[in-house]
Amino acid sequence: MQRLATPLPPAAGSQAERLAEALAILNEAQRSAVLHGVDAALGPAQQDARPLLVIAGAGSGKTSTLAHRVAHLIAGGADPQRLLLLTFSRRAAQEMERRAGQVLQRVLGLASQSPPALPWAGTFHGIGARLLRAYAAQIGLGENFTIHDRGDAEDLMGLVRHDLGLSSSTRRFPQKGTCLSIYSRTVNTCAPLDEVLKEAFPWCAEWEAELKRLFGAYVEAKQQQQVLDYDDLLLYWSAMVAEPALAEEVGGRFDHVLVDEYQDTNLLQAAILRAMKPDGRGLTVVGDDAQSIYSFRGATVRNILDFPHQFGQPARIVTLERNYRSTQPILDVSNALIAGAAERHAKTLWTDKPSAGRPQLVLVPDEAQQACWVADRVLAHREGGLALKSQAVLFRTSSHSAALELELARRNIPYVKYGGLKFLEAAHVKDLLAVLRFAQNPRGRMAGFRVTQMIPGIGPVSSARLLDAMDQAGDPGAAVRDFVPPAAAQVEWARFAATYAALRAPGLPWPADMELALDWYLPHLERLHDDAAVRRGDVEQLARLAAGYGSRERFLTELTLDPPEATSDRPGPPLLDEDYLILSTIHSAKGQEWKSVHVLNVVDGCIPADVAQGARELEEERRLLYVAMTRARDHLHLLVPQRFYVTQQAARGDRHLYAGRTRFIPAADAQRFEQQTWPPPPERAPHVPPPAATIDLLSRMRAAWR
DNA sequence: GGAATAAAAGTTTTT
DNA sequence: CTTTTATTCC
Repeated sequence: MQRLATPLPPAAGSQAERLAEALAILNEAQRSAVLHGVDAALGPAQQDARPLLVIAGAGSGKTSTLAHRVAHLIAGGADPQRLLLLTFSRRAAQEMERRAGQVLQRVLGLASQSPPALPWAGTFHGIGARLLRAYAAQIGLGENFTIHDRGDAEDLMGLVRHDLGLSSSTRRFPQKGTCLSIYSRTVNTCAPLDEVLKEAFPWCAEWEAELKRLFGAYVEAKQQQQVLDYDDLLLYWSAMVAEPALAEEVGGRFDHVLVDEYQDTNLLQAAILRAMKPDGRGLTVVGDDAQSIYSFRGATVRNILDFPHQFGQPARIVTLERNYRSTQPILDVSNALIAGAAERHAKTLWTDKPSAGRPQLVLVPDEAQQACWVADRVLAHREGGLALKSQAVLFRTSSHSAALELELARRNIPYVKYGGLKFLEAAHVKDLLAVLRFAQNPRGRMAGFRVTQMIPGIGPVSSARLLDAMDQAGDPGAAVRDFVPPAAAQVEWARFAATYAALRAPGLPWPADMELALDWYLPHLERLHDDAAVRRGDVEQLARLAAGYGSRERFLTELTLDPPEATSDRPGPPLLDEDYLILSTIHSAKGQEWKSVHVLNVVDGCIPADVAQGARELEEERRLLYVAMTRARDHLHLLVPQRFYVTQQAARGDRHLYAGRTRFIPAADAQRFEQQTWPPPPERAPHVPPPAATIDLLSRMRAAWR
């Protein structure tokens, strides 16, 4: 039941005023997006029931608009339980919850009361997992299914590939990672296999028949083990709502569905939305086609371009072009960059934010000098009043920050890095999680393999023997108890079996599971790794994290779908009140902003990456640079090292190459930047230490005893 | 036959 | 720095 424009109660005259007040800080376009279909000034019959598409340029107050809309819906009587909010990350979902809460508190005057939670805010994958678990019984899915991350999925694909004899072909068969990519792309683009092969993996096209067989066996293996991979969360969800009865039930749970970052959704996700809301009523999607950067995992700009005509009625389109983030010179270079793109919803960002000088295009000799320049500049900005946290260094590829990380460590500048190697991918973290997953789902062979082979004396063969026995047994726990290990493994096996039984015992209060798992695992960690001390810090960190989740199942699911993002070369994450610089891949920087942004390696070969050569890939690389540049509020620095090293290239060995400025900034556009070469060619004055040093020293002597 | 150990090779972006 | 492959050892 839609609850549109609930008439305001008599006492709410002041609430109406507060609503108007809240809306007054928005611009015209934002306001019409917020009020679409829920305008209190109109009667129920006059409400616009069309689906809503908000084209939101970078920095155009998208989050704010969405948060206001959510708040407005709830203030107008919508039930927060019946509001589905699909975001790109859990962090984004929490941010939305917080911002909507702020608006709500202002509007409803609930200063003391906490704002309503949004229980159905999360990523497509996270929400999918929850819905599938809720309807597991009805769709024949085991309720205790566990979720494979990319690594597990690859390993299972590798196993099946081997079992089918595809690894011993006389001719080279695609590697397991490639196989999974092909499979994943097929699922996410809703395209037939031969098309996917022709389009994206032409060198594997000859294996079509074998791949088909492999994928069939892969799907069977997953079902047998009651595991789902990332793609399954969308695939099963979409299959579920393809059933009319279930579509009505699942779609009917929600009065409003709002989707953020719509440009990075794929056809499967679009199909889910269509099935849940066939007439588009109550559906809002927000996005910017110019910022679509996830086509490598099946996202398509077509979704946002075609959205207007996907539903029973054409969509209302609202475009937000006014930018509240950046200075006009930064927008000028960004607009010039994206103007070169082939196809897009035309829009030009503008602002009246006073300009603070032009963005910089800095030529440096090599990556080491680049790191120096950036570190200098970061410290200079800090002296100028910019906290480290309000500055970011962005790069195309995780490894591009290596030289900078060295320099930052040398200068003792704290930083947190997003993207790249994940906490979750570290072997010891996977080990510990595998113990819990194996307890959660005894049929999950990948976890089982990993865990049992840690026991000295048990290798692949014994492990398989155990897992087969568990498969056959009605009660997998009994199979573990009765298993006869190789003689060499006797003692350690007994220790494991005891732990496993304890973990499987009903009524074990989470996070006691974590304690048990850790007790069992720590001796193995010490034995298996030389750098055990650092790793122990990581797993203990993980154990502390566990308490924050409601149950073992929630912990495993949410950690797999939305792992903590920062890396941990230090014992723990920096304290919250500590200041630190942000390092991030451009992909992980999506939706964020900083006062100052450095972009590393703005050269051909990095942006665009040398692996991206097709026309469509190149377009995406352009958008990637656009995303990077539009993260900046006041200061933007693009770094162009003239020479950089390409390491570990099997074919040609290490080498360095002389790269040019990225093709996306032709000479004409480069004029818009303040161009700088560093170090400056002319001789510099000899370095003289500042005379204030002695005073500084004296005060430090005194400070030492305070 | 099966497990442990040593040597070798491969790294875009991520739910 | 992890994963794969080859070799040695039980």
